[in-house]
Amino acid sequence: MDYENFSKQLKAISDPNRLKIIDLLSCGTLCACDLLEHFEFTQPTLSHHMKILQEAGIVSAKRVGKWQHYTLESSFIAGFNNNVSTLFENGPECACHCKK
Amino acid sequence: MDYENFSKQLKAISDPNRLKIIDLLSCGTLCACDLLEHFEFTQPTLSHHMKILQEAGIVSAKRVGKWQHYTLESSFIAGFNNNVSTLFENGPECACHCKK
DNA sequence: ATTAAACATAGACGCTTATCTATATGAAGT
DNA sequence: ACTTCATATAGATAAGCGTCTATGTTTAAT
Repeated sequence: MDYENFSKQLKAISDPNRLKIIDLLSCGTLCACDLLEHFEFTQPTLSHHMKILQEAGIVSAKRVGKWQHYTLESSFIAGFNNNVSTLFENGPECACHCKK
Repeated sequence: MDYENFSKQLKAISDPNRLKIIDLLSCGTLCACDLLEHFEFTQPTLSHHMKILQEAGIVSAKRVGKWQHYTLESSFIAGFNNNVSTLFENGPECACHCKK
């Protein structure tokens, strides 16, 4: 498995505020201003977090008028779950190259 | 869900070298010197990584003579998978508090 | 055309992290 | 006792991260 790539996905997720953003988006698409209401930090900070989530392929954005609509990428979730499985399980791709 | 706690677990995992360590341990218990053979960094660096994994409850250690035997904590894996599920799924604990 | 609202970018600051070298500890063999 | 092997700790350094304030950009309404 590609540790570098999986590491980037994990780092994008492993911030408490971004975890909450993902949790919020798991219910459906939201715009930035709706997201911001759930947090104590400033708008530029949200913008920064959303950029990180987008660059990691976790969230997609779409402008609708003045608003940015953010959506969880289902393809990311599938790939992520796949990586978690192969990481913890003693599969044929295991780094130790042992016979299972 | 406890974002702070899940964030700590994720941060402990989200380093490419620690991912590889976990992958290696998914095949079974290994000592530090066996682990070290798979990496380019120095022994103190491995020691540092193992400490982080232990403090996060991901790995347990047991001295056997001169060697430290490291084992993946199955309880961690169960809890981690649980957190991943509740994060991505629109469950009753979702941060948006919407009716499902 | 102006203004206001929603969002992005730039730059700065303090904190954390991954790595290294040097050294300490601890167990086992001679 | 001394040495050797396996591992841990201490301290330093450079890079990355999360947050802020200040400012820019874009869209829509008046």
